[in-house]
Amino acid sequence: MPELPEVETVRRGLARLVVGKQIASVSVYESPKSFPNSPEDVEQFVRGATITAVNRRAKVLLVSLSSDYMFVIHLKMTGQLVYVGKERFGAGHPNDSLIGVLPDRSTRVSIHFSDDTTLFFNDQRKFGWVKLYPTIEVPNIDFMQKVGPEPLEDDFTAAVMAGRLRHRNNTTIKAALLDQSVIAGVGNIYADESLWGAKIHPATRVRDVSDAQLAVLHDELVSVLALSIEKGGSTNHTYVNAEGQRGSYMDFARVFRRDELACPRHPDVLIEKLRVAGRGTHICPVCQVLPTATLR
DNA sequence: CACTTGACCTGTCCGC
DNA sequence: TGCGGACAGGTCAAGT
Repeated sequence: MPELPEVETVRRGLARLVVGKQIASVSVYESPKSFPNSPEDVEQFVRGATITAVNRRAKVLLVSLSSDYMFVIHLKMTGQLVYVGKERFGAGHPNDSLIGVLPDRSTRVSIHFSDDTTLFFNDQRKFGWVKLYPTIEVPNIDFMQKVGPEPLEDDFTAAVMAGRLRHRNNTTIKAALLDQSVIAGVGNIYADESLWGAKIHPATRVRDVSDAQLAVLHDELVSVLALSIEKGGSTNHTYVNAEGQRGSYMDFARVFRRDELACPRHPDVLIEKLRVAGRGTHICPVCQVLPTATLR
């Protein structure tokens, strides 16, 4: 999915909708990959507990329980967390919803609350997961140990970003941006969008990007992530927020999935699609040119 | 270590 | 209409 802005949008929705709710039961439709914990764990550490907070680190959601356990959730490519009140989705639901009546065939887990409302974890491709950990152990999870800084925190300066990217001088700037141990939360959409903003070709070796260009890239990345959160994230295919609604950032995208359309800076130049770091990549061939050093 | 590639899944779209 | 292949917001475990 779901990159930083989408996960943050889900987080904000859940913080509003489920904090304070008491968990009555958990249904697991697909295990062990989507939900590796045992029914005994659920009985002991989840049933009867209250949700006390919903936080985010990189693309991971952290749902705190009053039992001092935590749901750690990764939506990967197609995961959704959708809260449904007493009235089911489907007929009569807001028209920007992509969700029909739940559970559906993509539902992997559902959490039923004592007020008869439900939080559904849906995931078409089954890459995502929900894992239960003792809260005290979460900082020791391998991912938490190696994940990079949050790009929207105040201390994420251009110098911090450049310092981290310089450790990956021998790979492409796009691969470095996508590396969660370098910067937290950047995925394919916002890598392409920020590189277009900074006029850097995604296949440029990091060592061939100047410090001045990295400073521009920093500002572009921070502003595009903030704008996307403001727009409720990007709905490319399956992403929805905690109420089943789409995000609108794709209406503001400059290059992502805009191949064969005009570059916003060059009305007569078409966006091209290529493959960089194994991912579909969108560029303006005039704004974003590979430096000769990288070409060698 | 740093880096690249394929695998994990299901669904959709496109060409034959 | 059906079939095969490529591709899709993300990581991982392997390989070099």
